[in-house]
Amino acid sequence: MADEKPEPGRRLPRAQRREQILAAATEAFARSGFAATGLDEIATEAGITRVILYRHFDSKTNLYQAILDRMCARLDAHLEEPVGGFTDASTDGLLRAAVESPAGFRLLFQHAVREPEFKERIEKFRADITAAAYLQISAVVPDEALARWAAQLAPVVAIEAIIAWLDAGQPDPARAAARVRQAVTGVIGAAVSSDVDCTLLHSANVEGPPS
Amino acid sequence: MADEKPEPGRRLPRAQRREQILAAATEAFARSGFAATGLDEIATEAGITRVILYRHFDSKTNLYQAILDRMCARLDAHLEEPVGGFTDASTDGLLRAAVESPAGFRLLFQHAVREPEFKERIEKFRADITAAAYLQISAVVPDEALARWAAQLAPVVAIEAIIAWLDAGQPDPARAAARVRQAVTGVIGAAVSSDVDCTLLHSANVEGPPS
DNA sequence: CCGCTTGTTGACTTCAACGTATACATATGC
DNA sequence: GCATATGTATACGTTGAAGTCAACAAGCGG
Repeated sequence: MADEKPEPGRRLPRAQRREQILAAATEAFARSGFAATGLDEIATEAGITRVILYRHFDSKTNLYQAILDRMCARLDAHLEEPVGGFTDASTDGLLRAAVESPAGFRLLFQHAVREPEFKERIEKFRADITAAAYLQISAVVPDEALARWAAQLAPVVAIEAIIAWLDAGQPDPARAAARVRQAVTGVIGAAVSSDVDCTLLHSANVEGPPS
Repeated sequence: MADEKPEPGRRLPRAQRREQILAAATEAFARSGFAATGLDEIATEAGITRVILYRHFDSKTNLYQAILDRMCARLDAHLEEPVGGFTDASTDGLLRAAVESPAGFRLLFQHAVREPEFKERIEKFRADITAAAYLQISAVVPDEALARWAAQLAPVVAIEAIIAWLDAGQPDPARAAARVRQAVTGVIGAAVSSDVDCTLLHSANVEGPPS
């Protein structure tokens, strides 16, 4: 059980050290969230002292924000196109972001969303995707409350599907996106009616806005 | 914006006060989790002083455990039968528990599961349901990693579906259980293959172990 | 070799939250 | 009415984590 030691020899150039701290902190925060994670824990995980943390970040909050910003930027990069719909590209983008930084992905969607101080920053994504989902779903589901239910649920399922896929060891990466999308489709199907056949759903599937 | 005041007049019999504290604390903890929720916050929300909290619970941890135990007991009550499978009864039980105490439900499955100190107590449920799900799913999904993925995901989707349903105002309660089940079914379908038709899935649906 | 930067160590301050203690007020039951 | 249990108010003690400071060590570029 040797601690992770990214550097048996010590000195690193500033930028690189900063990246390393961000990575370590992301892992640490992803385990227990902001409040329950100590700076010493982070420092140890990064193989340095708490004092050094403060030569790179003004405060714990500051560090956390940096991590969140970074992850949001990653998402933005992968969803660069107008997030106009819950399209195939969205799923792909989410997946790529998750593969790039699994811990960051978990941190954002399992912890940060539930931390009142920080959730606002992420709310934007959720709101956009949910709104897009609502547009698509309300076309198929007449009942408004039901449509809102499905619209709330769809993005969550996409995200949880991705996280579970990460946990399972990223099996069959080529078809992962398709499976995630199908899981979402299945969920939407549940809102349409409990009696209707799943096959109806395929017509509700998404290709983005037509022309 | 008057604060919630469950008791403008004050004195309550001990047992009743205790219940009220538990309820208030559940709400408070459900918002931000254990570490980020202060006792003063809870006391205020319960309409009393922090001192009174200590006449009912030895410590913050103690209080939290009581809440968790209580919610676990509720779940046990509703899933009393052997949780032998991811059956219709399981979904119903979850739903009823969630309706009884939405905040408790959220607390358990959105916060407590990610708090290393406490997750063990809940892990039992998750493990049981996941194992049951795995049994059913592995019968339909040959690839082991894929089956594990779906088995992890299925309970999460059930829970998130229920939470989203609560958030949407519990629309169409009569069919809620059926919809949740169908959402789960849809997810499982995603693991079977991305090309196969959903209808196959119905054979994978569950009635409990065959005689 | 000199100076800057990166790093360590250890002691220190601050502060918020947990937890305790004491004195006082007032309902309720006997 | 009096004892008991519930409740308030306020102050205090304790602890752990955030954040700071100063002295020292050692790599690396000029």
